[in-house]
Amino acid sequence: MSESKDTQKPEFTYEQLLFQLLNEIGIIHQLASTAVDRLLPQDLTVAQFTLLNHCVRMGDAKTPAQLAEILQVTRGTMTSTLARLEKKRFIRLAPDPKDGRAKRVFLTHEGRAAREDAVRAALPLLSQANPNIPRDMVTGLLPDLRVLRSWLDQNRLARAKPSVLERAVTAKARPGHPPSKG
Amino acid sequence: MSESKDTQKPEFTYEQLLFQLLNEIGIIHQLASTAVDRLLPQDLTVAQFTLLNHCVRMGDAKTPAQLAEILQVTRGTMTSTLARLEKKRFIRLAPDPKDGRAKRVFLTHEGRAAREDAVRAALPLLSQANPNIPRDMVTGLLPDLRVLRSWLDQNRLARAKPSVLERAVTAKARPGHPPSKG
DNA sequence: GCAATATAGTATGGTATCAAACTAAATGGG
DNA sequence: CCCATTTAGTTTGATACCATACTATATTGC
Repeated sequence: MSESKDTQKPEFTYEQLLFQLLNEIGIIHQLASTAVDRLLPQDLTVAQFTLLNHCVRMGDAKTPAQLAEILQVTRGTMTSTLARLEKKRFIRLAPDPKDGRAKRVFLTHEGRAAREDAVRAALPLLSQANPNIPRDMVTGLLPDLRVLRSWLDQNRLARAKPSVLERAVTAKARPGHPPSKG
Repeated sequence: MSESKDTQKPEFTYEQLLFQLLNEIGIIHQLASTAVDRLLPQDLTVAQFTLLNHCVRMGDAKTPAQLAEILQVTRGTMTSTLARLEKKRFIRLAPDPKDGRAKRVFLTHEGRAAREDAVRAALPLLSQANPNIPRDMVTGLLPDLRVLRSWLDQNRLARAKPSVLERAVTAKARPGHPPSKG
């Protein structure tokens, strides 16, 4: 069947291909977020815009912990981003009436306006991709990337919760890698 | 939200879809690099590994400027990464004999060894993806992502070389920090 | 009711990253 | 040959991000 076609003899292992994929994704992220950062109104970063955008589209009044979970950053990162947005008066942080530990994040009018400005500023770049990155390519990529994201999300190598037990284990079992194969 | 699941009906604009795509890519990058960071031997970050890996696979003796171009980071970032790798003795920086401004980056034996260790440490994660992220999915994604990367790379919004004209435009569009908040 | 544990959020320290400003060396037009 | 410009690399200051350690508030088990 296949000998003269030879478009892709398996010169790469599965792991090498996946590595290339993640590499490509990393560089795309790099280029895209730098480009968007340049377009955004000067006082808004991608991370900040992402948060405002989520609140506009999916509703506000969420807790920082929920937002961290949704946007896939740590709570420490979320604390920092929220503080910057609050300083600019783009959000408002209110205590949760039911839970004394928690806060709730609310958009301000300025926050909505800033998000609108940012959308207007960034849209031209996206539109500009149009002939070169056809719609079909985008819709073709999305489902598989969502599978990949989902897998990574669920296989987070479990450092999220280092239960006491595990903490004890890792604390002690740090003599380096097993020095020999066995 | 409209609930017709008609594939023909464009419930999303092209720009919205592309935005979703870039969003997905950003989160994948986030999850993957955090995961790899956790697996890597303690003294190596993803950025540092990426550089060592490039030198092993594509040859060393390049200048920092070339490496910055290849790995898609600024020269300032490259300066920082190289300094960290040099402090660990994983690379060696030598002056370029032909060009007094330039340096050349050379791998050390320790650098090669560290890269080998890192590959061994990270491979299991990649292998582990295998049933869920099938090889065909990976090979299917790669070409389109390369197109996307290439487009972003070529449409860098020209910040690399701020022509006098463009500089004037951006300068004018930036009256400074928000004037009202004292 | 209280102690153990879990959860919300913050603080700290470190790396990566960019933009912008800078130094030093090469190059090119008079 | 000299000065203007370009190019190589560094520095600085900012944001984003993570891991870890911490405080404060809930929740749970007894």
